[in-house]
Formats: sequence, C-alpha cells, structure tokens
Amino acid sequence: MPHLDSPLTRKLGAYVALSGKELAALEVFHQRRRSFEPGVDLVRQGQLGQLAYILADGWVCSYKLLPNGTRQIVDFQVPGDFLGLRSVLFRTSDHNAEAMTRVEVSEVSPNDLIEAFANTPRLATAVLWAVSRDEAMVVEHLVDIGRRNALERTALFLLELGARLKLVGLGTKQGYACPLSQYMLADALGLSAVHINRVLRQLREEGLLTFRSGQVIFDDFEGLVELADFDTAYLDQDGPLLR
Amino acid sequence: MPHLDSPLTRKLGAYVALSGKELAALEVFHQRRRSFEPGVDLVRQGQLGQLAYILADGWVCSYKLLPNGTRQIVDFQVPGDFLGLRSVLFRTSDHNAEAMTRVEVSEVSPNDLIEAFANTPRLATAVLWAVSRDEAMVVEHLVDIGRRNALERTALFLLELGARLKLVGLGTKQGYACPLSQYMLADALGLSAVHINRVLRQLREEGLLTFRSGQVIFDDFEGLVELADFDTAYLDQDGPLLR
DNA sequence: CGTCGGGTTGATAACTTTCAAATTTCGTGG
DNA sequence: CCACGAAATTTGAAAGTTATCAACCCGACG
Repeated sequence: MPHLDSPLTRKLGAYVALSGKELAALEVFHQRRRSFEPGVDLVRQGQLGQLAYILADGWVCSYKLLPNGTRQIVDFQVPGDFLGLRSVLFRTSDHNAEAMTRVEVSEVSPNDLIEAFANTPRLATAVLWAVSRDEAMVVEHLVDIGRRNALERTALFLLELGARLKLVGLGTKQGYACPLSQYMLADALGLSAVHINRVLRQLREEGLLTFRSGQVIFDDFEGLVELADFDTAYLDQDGPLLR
Repeated sequence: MPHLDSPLTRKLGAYVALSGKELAALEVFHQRRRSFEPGVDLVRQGQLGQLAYILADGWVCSYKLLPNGTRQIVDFQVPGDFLGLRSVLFRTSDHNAEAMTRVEVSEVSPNDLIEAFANTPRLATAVLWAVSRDEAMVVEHLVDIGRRNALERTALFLLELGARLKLVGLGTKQGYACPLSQYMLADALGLSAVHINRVLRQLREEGLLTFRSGQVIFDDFEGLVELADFDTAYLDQDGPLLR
C-alpha cells in the first residue's frame, strides 16, 4: 500500500480518523498517475467534463482570466491539495489551474468520487473539511486584498504560504523554496508587477525578507509577523473531530 | 412535514436528488428555530463551540475584523444559506456573522451534523456541494476586488447579489430589496464609504442603477452587464449530479 | 552573439482615501 | 403632527497609494 501516508492521507486524517476501509478507498484515488510540464493547464475555465487531481509533487496555481486582459490568481496548490474539485462538482470549471513547476498528480474521475462517497461516507465528510479549509484560505486571501496595503499584503501572503508549506514539511521559520515570479506574485496580490518589485525592495531594505532566485528568506520573522499581524490559528487543527 | 420545501431543501435538491429518508434527516436541522435582532452576532471570531445555522428569513453578513480597525465583509447570507459551518468543522470560528435585519434561523448542532452525515451519507455530499458553491462565490468576490476598479466592482457585485436573490425568488431583472448601507457596501468591496458614495452617484447619473432607501433598481440592466462583464454561469446548475 | 523573459528604476498619471463639513433621512418622544 | 438627535448620505479639497509607461539591466539559452 504505497500511498498510506501520502500528503492527502495525512491531511484528511487530521480531520477524520480513517479506517482501513477508508484508506483503501483513498487508494483508488491514486491509481492513475500523471505528470504535467510547467505552464500546462490542468483545468480550464468554461470547460465541461473536467477531472479532479490530487497534487503529489510540484506547484499549481488556480486563477481566473478577466475580459479586460488581467488575471487574478486565487490560490496556490501544494502537495496534498485537491485541484479542480469544483470543476467536477459543477460539471464545468469556473477557473483555470496551471502547473507552475513540473507536477505529479493522481487523476480522479467524477465516478471515483461518487463511488467513494457512496461506499465510504466518512470520506465525503473528510473532503468537506478539506474544501472548507480551502475556503478559509481564500477568505483570508480576500481580506488581505480588500483591506491591507501593498506592504502588509505581501508580507502576510508570503508568511501564510510559508505556514502552509511548513505543514507539509516544505518550509521552516527561515524560509522556503518558492517558484513564483514577481508577475505571479502581482497577479496573486492584485497589484502590478512593478509595484510588487518596489514592495519587495522595501521589505528587503528594511531587513524583513528576501525574495530572490526562487527562495523566500525570512530575515526577520518576528518583524514580519508584527508588520502583517500574522496569526496561524485557522490553519491549526486539534485532532480529528470525527473519531 | 412543514419544511419539505424550505429554501435549503430546494438548494440541496438541485444537486442531490433527495430521498424521503434524506428529507427526513434534513427535518432534524429544522427543529430549533430562533430569531435574532438586527446587529446581533450569530457567530464570533475566535470563539469555540459555535453552532451552525440555516437562514430561513432575513440577511446576514460574514466578515472579519482586522487589527488596524477596518473590517472586510466576505459574504452575505440570504435565505437557504448555511452559516457558521466552518466554525463547527474547525471547532473555532475564523469569522463573524452579524444579523443585518431581523433574522429567522434553524440552529444546527455539531452532533446533528455528524449524525446526519453518518446516517444519510448523501447529505454530506450535498453539503459538500453547497460549500463549494459558497467557495465559488468567495472566489468571484476575490477576483472582483483584486482586479476591477471601483465602478466595475460595484456594478458586478450588485448584479451578482441580484442573481442570487432571483434564484430564491427575492429579486427580478428590475431590481431587489437590499438592506445594505453604503458603509456595508464599502466594507464588502474593500473601498471607503466616501468613494462608494461617489461610485453610486456615477452609476446613477449614467442611468445604470439606483441604490436608494433599501432598494437596488437596475435602470439599464444590459448596460450594467456590459460594464461589469457579468456572467452567471457559476450560479447555474443543470440538475442533480447525484441521482 | 542575439534574443527573450524576468527584474529594476524613474517619471507621470490615475485612482482611491482621508479629512472636514454640510445635508438628508429616520425613528422617537412630546 | 412636529421637533429633535442620531445615523446615513453627500460633497469638496488635499494627500496618499498604486498603476502605467518607458527605459535599462542581466543572465539563460539557442
């Protein structure tokens, strides 16, 4: 059973204590492995009959394109995250998802999902929890964009990304590997690339953080937390609610 | 069986064809009716042991308060919507929810939820769908704030609210009753109240819409749709995915 | 070696907020 | 029915933040 401790299993297990049967059902999700090259779309806005994916390795970003030519990145997916679940539930996709790096995924068909939910009901509850956690992150992101200036916004965003990565063992208090370009960061934060550049410079010059060549380095973690009013509570979890 | 066609039943039924047993399980959610006065918090940020609610009548807004004293309204709940579900799933609430009008709700305890999900698994899937729909709305809102200017943003927001209300029979193409103050609108759109006022004036002077004394009137629906690039696809649904 | 996609910088323009002061609306009690 | 006070809306002027435009730099790569 090679995937008993996949990132997904670990994540769902945090909410619902999974039985052997449920773990076996999760196995089904890991049947069809695929990989995608950087820049390829896994999910496309407006398209019918989409598949869902579980990200095993690499980074993906979910975004929307606007008629005025701009785009807004809504979220990033890191290993253990679902991708395109809404596209399956709604039959048609309301967003795009693009591989930012080379990406390894397990492909999940609508049928796999429906079967799994029917045969192992607690999985549906576990996935409900995972989706709610995603929603909480999107909400946090929305508040960040709506009510913080560029400096706080950027600092908070990079801190939160770090917290998420630490949960799956991909980051520390010192920093993390981050394949975002300044353009992507701008599209995620609702700012222009030029302005992001200036903000990053300011953060660097104030000795708070360095964003360079694919690395985020927290030069002054405490200072950043203070600047950004950072609070990780919503990412924490006290152990399974369903036993 | 008084609640067989409650707003919630109608909403969930659009996604999952509900059996008699499942309808009966939903009945349990409607046991404890309560009402709240305008201005009262139903859910409070940071609080443990919250309850969830199903909104039967009135308006609620979900928001977050920031340490800098501002607030960001994330979403509005209208009849048929869940409220505080995340607070139950995460044991602690990451947001506030305030009654904007006098409000009628059914109170749902964590146990009600857990029991219902265990005994009638398809309900868990139906709720998963409802949560995903909420997430889609938050995503739309995020994109709106991140990448549209104040005029388009306001127009789109009021159009989308109208579309939601039409789904539950509370609005038409002509307009709808809307208990938002300009302050609330500002907090929802990430703008200042003063600026919202100017934007509303411009929309009015251009003959697009009138926002006044609790009513939104679409003076030129087509013009608004054009200005805001409005597209309702994500709110549509082709009938139950689960039969 | 030339090009191309990031990244960096300065100058200017556009948009939005803030502050301060009316003005209007609305509920309440007289 | 009117007067009053509180809250919401409206407006102007000034300040602040962020976008846009236009260069320029630099390293990767064919």
